[in-house]
Amino acid sequence: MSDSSTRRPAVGVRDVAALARVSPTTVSNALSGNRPVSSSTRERVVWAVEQLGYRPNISAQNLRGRRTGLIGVAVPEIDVPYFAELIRHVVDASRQRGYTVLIDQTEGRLEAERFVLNGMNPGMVDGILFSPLSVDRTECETRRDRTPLVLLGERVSGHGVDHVAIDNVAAAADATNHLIRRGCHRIAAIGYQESHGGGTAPQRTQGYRTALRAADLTFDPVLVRHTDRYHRRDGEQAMMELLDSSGDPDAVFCYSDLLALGAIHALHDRGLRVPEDVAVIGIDDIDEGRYSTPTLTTVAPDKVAIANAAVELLFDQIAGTAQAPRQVVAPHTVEVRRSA
Amino acid sequence: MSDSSTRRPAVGVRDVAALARVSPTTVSNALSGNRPVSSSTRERVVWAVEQLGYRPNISAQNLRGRRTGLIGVAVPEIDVPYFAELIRHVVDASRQRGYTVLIDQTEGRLEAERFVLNGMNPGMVDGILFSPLSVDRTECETRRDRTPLVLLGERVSGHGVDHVAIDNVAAAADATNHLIRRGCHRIAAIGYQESHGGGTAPQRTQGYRTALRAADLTFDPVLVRHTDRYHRRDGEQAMMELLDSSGDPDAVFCYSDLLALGAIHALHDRGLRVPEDVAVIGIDDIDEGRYSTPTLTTVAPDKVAIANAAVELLFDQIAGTAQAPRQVVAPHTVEVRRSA
DNA sequence: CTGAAAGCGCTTACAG
DNA sequence: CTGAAAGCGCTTACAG
Repeated sequence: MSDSSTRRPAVGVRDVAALARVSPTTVSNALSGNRPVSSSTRERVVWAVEQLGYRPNISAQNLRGRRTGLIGVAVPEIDVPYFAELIRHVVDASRQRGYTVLIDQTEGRLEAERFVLNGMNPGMVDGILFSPLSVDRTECETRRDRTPLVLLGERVSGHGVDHVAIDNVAAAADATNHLIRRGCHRIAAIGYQESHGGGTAPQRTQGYRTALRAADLTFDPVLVRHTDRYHRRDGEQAMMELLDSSGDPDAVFCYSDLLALGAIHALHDRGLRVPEDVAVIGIDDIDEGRYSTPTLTTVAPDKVAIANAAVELLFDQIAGTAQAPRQVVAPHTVEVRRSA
Repeated sequence: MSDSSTRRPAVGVRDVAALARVSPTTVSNALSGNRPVSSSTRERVVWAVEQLGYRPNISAQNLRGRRTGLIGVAVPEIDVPYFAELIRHVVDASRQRGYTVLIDQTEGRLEAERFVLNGMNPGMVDGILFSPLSVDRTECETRRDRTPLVLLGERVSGHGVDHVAIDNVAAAADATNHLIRRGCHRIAAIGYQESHGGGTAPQRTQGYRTALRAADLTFDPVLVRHTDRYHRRDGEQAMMELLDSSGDPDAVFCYSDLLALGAIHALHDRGLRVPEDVAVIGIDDIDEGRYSTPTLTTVAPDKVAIANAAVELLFDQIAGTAQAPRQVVAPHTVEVRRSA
């Protein structure tokens, strides 16, 4: 049996110091650049480091320096394309600042989200990017933990915590208006949810209703479908219900691309054409929608801008240069493709 | 300007010990259960912990205990659905063992992959799950770093490193045979790559050729298309080339679902029907394929089994109970849907 | 069952 | 520019 878990005695600063004939202090300074070191000394240190294959122990640096070089990203599900794409940009933005990303998947569970709000494990991360689902705004704002925190995709009207999101009311109105301009007048909405602490769904419903009203279209509750989640299967099921109801929609505004893709699946199943019989628009602009049949018209949040803004806010907090809680509104555009 | 970055003096074991009127040792033992503690003492400790809101510092535990509670997962791109879905299962399996997952995105860059092979930063993770792209097998096997490592999706014939994968030769043969049984005889392949250190592509090509030969179908190089990556756009482009060539395929075996979805997009663009004009099959069984139009026939690797096996191998290494390098072959099945 | 002491590997005042 | 000392917060032998 090979004992692959044996940690070899790990070469430390002391070994490097001994070989380079300097003190550990000087090794540290030479490597970090925190204090000036004569070039000849530095050379010997570097030589010794290479000689020994020395690499500093992160945990020790963390303990001493009170930073981990890690930021936590907590999302409900990492295999939801929108989150996967967003995380990718977060990882890129973080790496540029020498930070590594640690993933936490909450699945929207209250307990898991409270753990996040409490800064995860003490000293585990320097800051957290958090996309909440179950926890309400009040809870976000009254938390006791002081770990730097930035909320993602949350309502842009709170005041206790930094957050970045698109203008969800405007985004929903833009989507609905696109359908109206297309000539649709029985416009359904899929993804409705009761307000519970400032989620995005109520804002989207608001934008939808506002756009209908502005166009003198009547709001028909039969056309508004609740879904628990925003997955393909939820969109499929809601669309089925819609078709089985007396609603007779000629268009559907879905609160996520996944919902929209599920809805299209249901429409095809029933032998209906998209967009001829029913036009479909989503929100998220995930890559999948560029290749679906038909391609998906959608509201595109600027994910790179969201990731960059979120990381920047977080690093301002970490650096201690943060101003009062800020809210960033990232831009969005309507991507017109074939489905609407 | 609010100074949100101020770390409050952080309550430590000593504070808890003082309040509970015991030694730090006892606090540690009471909390960890490493040594017996009288129940009355434990109660006082627990009370003090709650009173003070004490939570142990992870970095200090790491430094002392030589474990981090973190496992690193390195994949080329986390927003590729197959990886996102796999990581989800890895996160689930890891959490069950009290471990958190740290994500590294290599984008297939050689430098980034070598960093992974070197155990990332010393002391940063207890083990690594790695899906390599650029680095070759030899390099995986001759690495000097001793951080526990398990390879994902790699050829199942190496001997130096633990790895888990499906039987790619058989999977490709199964896919091709499915098309043959459907009556196709001009079967194209998309995703071909030169062998560079034991990737999966050559194995899939081998399975494809084996199946053709067994059915007395001639192998036509025109029908085999190379792609650099396995994204939707690569599949789309390869399919276009195929249609512009003299190949005249009646079916396509794609080396990933994303390639297949891109190919279907191209076929629809050219006004061809799937599967009537050209049948399409992929590999990966991503959720997207259950809702695409038409739904995607695919070879489904058991992702849960892969994640569980990988995590188990890794923890055996971490625990030091690992046997000689092992290779796990995860099961796969053909999921017949509409596209083939 | 409990405690005093040492030390994980590093960096930061402090002194020169 | 360089070094000796202290200490980040914890847990593990060691002793009782």
